[in-house]
Amino acid sequence: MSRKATIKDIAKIVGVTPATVSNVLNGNNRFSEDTKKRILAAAKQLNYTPNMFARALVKNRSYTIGLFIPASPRAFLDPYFSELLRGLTEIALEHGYVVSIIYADGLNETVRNRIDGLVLTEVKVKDEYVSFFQRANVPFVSLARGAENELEDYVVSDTRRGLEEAIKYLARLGHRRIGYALGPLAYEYVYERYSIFRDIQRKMGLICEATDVGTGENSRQGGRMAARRIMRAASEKPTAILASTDVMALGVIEYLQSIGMSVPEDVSVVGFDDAPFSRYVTPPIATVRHDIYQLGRHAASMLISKLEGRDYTKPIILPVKFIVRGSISSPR
Amino acid sequence: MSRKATIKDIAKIVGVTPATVSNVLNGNNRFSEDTKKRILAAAKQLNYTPNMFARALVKNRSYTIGLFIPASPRAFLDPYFSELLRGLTEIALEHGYVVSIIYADGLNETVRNRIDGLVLTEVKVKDEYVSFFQRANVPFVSLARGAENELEDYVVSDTRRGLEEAIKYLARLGHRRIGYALGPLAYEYVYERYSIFRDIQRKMGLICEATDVGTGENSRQGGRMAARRIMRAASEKPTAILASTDVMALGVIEYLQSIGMSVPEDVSVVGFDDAPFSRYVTPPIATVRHDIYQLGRHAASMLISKLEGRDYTKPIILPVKFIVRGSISSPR
DNA sequence: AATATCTGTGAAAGAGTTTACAATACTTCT
DNA sequence: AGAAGTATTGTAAACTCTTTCACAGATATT
Repeated sequence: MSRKATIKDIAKIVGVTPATVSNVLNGNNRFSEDTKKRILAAAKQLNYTPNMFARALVKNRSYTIGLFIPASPRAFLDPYFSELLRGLTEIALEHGYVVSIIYADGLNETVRNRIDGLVLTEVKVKDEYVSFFQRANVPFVSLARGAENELEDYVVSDTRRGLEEAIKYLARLGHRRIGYALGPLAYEYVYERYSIFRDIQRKMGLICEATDVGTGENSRQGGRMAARRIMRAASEKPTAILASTDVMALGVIEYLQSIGMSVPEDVSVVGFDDAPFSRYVTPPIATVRHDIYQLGRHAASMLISKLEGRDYTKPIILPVKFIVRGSISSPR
Repeated sequence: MSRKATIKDIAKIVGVTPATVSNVLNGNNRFSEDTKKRILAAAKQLNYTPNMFARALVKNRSYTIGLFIPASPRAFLDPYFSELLRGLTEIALEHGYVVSIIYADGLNETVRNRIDGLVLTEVKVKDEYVSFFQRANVPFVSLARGAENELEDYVVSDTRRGLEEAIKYLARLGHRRIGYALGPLAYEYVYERYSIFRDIQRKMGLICEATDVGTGENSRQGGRMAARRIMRAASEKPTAILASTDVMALGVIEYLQSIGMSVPEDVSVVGFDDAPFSRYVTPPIATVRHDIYQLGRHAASMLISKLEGRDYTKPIILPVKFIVRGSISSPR
């Protein structure tokens, strides 16, 4: 129960000054082999671990990164945060960093000063927090392109590729009229998915009606509402509907079934995310799979490189995969 | 962009020593009203916030608490961690603390020294981590009773009450033979739910067959397997099945439906947790609802009280509620 | 003898907390 | 009135542990 060993203890044992110990322990090589060996041995013997508080004070670094979460959380059905955290934490720990959760409403100077940098998620198209962190000079990495804020350091999934695969697949099946169940457009991931969808649709010359509507809510309820509007509004009904997320796709399917239509016979449905439940529901939801865990790992890695002044490739765009499941088929 | 204000800056402006500033800022009352006012004013004017690194060094406290997560995560369908984190973080921030995620495989001395205390979840009946933290004198609060380890500081849901309500409800409907779909018994929450179930069953004189089996896996698959074994093993089939978790209940229902039985007409099914999906599936799952978010809030509160040497009530047992849904009815 | 090369040191810096003590003012008592 | 005691208000200096960098002394090279 004696107090923890410090570099002074090591210095005393070895017969050098703390400065020498510090230098050796930090990999400074300009000391005699003998000294180095004895210092390392003493450190091990005393079971020395550096006092991170002292180090933080002198280096003005906490070796803590934050996962910044705006007030509004994702749908609870979605294990997005669990996976993201796991990825972030794994890489962080490998580099001696720790991950803290920072909710927007708990962010103040006292908290901010204890964080070396942030990973931003749930970024909006025009995001006040992003601008704030830019102005405040807080190092961060974003999990969205943040076009409006001209970001460079971001990690995202290859949405375009995924949607291209999905839409081409549908087109090959014979679909021409494809609707879109929109989530909350303020969020960049929703906006990006949608605008890419429109872009691809246009380029492929697919009929494009006003069949893209939504309540702006990423939930089953939101999906149901969107589907209802789509099926009511369009003069020619779409034969397939893409949804912003799997959660919404679930709602879309529910609505369609509730009005006596069958999926995929009457309407094909495609989601995005490959949420865990997607393969289990009836019918299983075809979707664009991306890897949140890897997103987390790369984000942590990029942020730490940035913090430590190392070079890193940016941006990072991770591969996705279109997963064919029972919710799609040829149109009738 | 000038450097952050320190107590020295305040001291200079006010014309006192840093010691005085420190004392006043920490609520030490033995100074003249005038001095206090001027120090507070200067602090505000300079936009002073304490340097947590310096404070951490001198007080040997990081004002960080950890959520300790053993390697094996809960089923991903279960937003347990998101809710828990939210509760923990809210309270922590109110007290100037920050929450970090600590995965078991990333725990080492360097990390541990940066954490004032831990909240333990996914505790096992006989938990090596618990014993370790006890021996190492790490302050912690557990989200399970930890009977084997004789814990006192824990926050749990009133499992007994919830199961009593559930079983009495079933009994009133006329059920006598009730099976149990078991999850991984090594986990205390699984063990506790099961042993309380057995106890209540015995006390109520309900027929108790060898209809409690499981694969030891908390998943849909685990639920399916458990249901299959239950329906195959029992000489007299149960008319109702309780499951360790809603996730498993889902699997139980799937299996029953897959062999042509209908829920609840042929067999009633009851879950535990009130997971978000439970109300949406067909049939909606009757379940014992408990409040993970509140568990988190109380756990954080208890841990911080403990860290700061304040009194606190222990243990804390939070109320639960049996939610009646479509998955139960009178037996045929 | 002058210059390089090795090894290691000293001292400051980083920002706050803590405690014993000092200086002054005010009571109280005889 | 003078001595003694007590509040009141503030200070000085030590302490927490590590990092950093200009410098020093010793040895080796040319």
